[in-house]
Amino acid sequence: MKAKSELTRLSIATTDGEFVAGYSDKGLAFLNFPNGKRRAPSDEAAPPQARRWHKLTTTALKQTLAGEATGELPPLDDSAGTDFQRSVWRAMRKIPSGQTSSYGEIAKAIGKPKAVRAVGGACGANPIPVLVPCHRVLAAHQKIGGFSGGLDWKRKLLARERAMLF
DNA sequence: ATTTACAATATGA
DNA sequence: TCATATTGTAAAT
Repeated sequence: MKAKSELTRLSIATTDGEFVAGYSDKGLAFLNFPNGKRRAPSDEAAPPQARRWHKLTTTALKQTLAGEATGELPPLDDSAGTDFQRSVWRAMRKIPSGQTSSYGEIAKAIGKPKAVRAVGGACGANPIPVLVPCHRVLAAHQKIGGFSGGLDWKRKLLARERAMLF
């Protein structure tokens, strides 16, 4: 066993199951939904830095699941993905709790009003659902659209935030 | 390198 | 309602 990639995996227990956060040496690299069964491999050899980030992530995640403001986040390692995608994720993080946006709005916000389709793609490639609130992004006229990991989650999250769906 | 599909939207018929 | 053009990415060929 060698450690080529320095990814630290830590689990987060929530009322909705056990999420798994992954940290690189740059910050939060991904967040996974509960996988159903199988406990997440909690890394006991986590570097102190990762533990600090993990605490922020845990708090932010629970707050978001409870329908509160997401709050403070650790640095996100969005080094994967293109500049375009980073712009999209950044724009999405500005959406306040209980508020919904649309793919068109995001596209416009990053200066490419016609790239709505591309925005959808970037959302699908988003490694950090919930904290980057892709669930708050609806299609035009507030249709639900899709969601990676299941529409079920999207509806649940929106219901908790009491987002206005009409 | 070209085609196709995506979590879209607007426009034209 | 359906066909099409558009814009960025990824996957398939």
